[in-house]
Amino acid sequence: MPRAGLDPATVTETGADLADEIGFAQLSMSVVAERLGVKTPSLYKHVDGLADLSHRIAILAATEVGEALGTAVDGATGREALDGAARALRAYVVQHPGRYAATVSARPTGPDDALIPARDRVLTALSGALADYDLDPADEIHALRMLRSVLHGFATLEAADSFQMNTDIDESFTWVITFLDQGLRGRGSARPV
Amino acid sequence: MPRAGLDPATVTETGADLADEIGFAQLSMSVVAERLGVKTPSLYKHVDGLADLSHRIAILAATEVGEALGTAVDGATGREALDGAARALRAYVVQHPGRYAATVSARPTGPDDALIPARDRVLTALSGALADYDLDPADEIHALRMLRSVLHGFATLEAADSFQMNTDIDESFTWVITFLDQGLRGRGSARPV
DNA sequence: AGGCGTGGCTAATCCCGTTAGCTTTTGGCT
DNA sequence: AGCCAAAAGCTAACGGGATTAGCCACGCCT
Repeated sequence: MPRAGLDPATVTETGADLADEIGFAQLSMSVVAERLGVKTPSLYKHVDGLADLSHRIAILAATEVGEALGTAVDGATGREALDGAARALRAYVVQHPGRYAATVSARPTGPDDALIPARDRVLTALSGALADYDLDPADEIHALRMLRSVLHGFATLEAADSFQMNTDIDESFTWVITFLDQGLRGRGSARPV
Repeated sequence: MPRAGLDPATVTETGADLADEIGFAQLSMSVVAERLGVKTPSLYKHVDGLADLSHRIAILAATEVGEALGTAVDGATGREALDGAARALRAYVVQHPGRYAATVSARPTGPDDALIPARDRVLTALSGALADYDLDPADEIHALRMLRSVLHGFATLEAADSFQMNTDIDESFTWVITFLDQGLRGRGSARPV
């Protein structure tokens, strides 16, 4: 029997794909093994069990989200940056609900956990989307938390199909971005003396 | 051996309590049975399995949330209503994270599912918190979705301990409410002619 | 007193995660 | 080319949870 040629990255990506397809909660060692054409115990040569696999998927997803947000924010300014970041995150969650769900339940296992920098990059990118609003430094953390909350909440509710009549969800999303944009303007710390 | 005197409601409440204590994801038939001093199979006389139990917990939680929001909004006006609803929901999630998590993953099983009216009541109450802003009817649905998203996102992130330095989370929450309140004002459809 | 439905129990099955230990492939080294 | 150790896959086995089947006792109700 020829070897399957697996490694941790392959297993993680397969798990991530499966999570997107069947839902993160349905992810199991068995389905991953089956998808890879391998018996379940073989996975343990590459990954430390289901918890470890989930954690790796979370790191992968957080990294991808960070890249997507970074790209979206990069070069954009003002409302374009906010809009780009918001749409990038929402698009990611819609396309990769399982991966995103993994990031939600993941918790760092220690100070050297690769999850930490991956998440930090996400926060940094989101922060960048707010940079041009020139907020009072005291407001920055609050605005960032608000932005995270809305985007996370909206994406989560949408992914769970919790909005009724999903016809104009796009419209609602744009409306929300506009609302945030308008509210954030006029809060700049730069005031004419 | 004397009977335990169980019924569906008792089992559901015990499950809900356990979900709050150990986390919804850790809820199992076994722990519920153990807590009730009963063997696992006995629970099946009252509840149709773990999926059914989870669903019942979701209905219970949605009902409680609806009541909490209804009480908070009742009689309040303007910012007080918004503030009351927001704090009521957040308090519920903090005190009952397991119950709330049940509502997140629950899906109606059919058109007669008791989950549907329970959720509707939540939406109605949230809607009521926005009533005094006298929004343009076209904006109402968007504003409601935004409010749901922020509150759900904020509470979820807080429950998952995802905010760094949890010192001033209260402050952030108040800031967010203020932001929403200010943004919602001036959007009223009632304009002087 | 007796009968019967209800609610609990035991036994058994299935599936999943996980561990142990065997075997074979593979690729580097001589 | 040939050897050999590590890596990677496998089978077997265990533990635990969900679920079902079928048994039996309690206690209401007449």
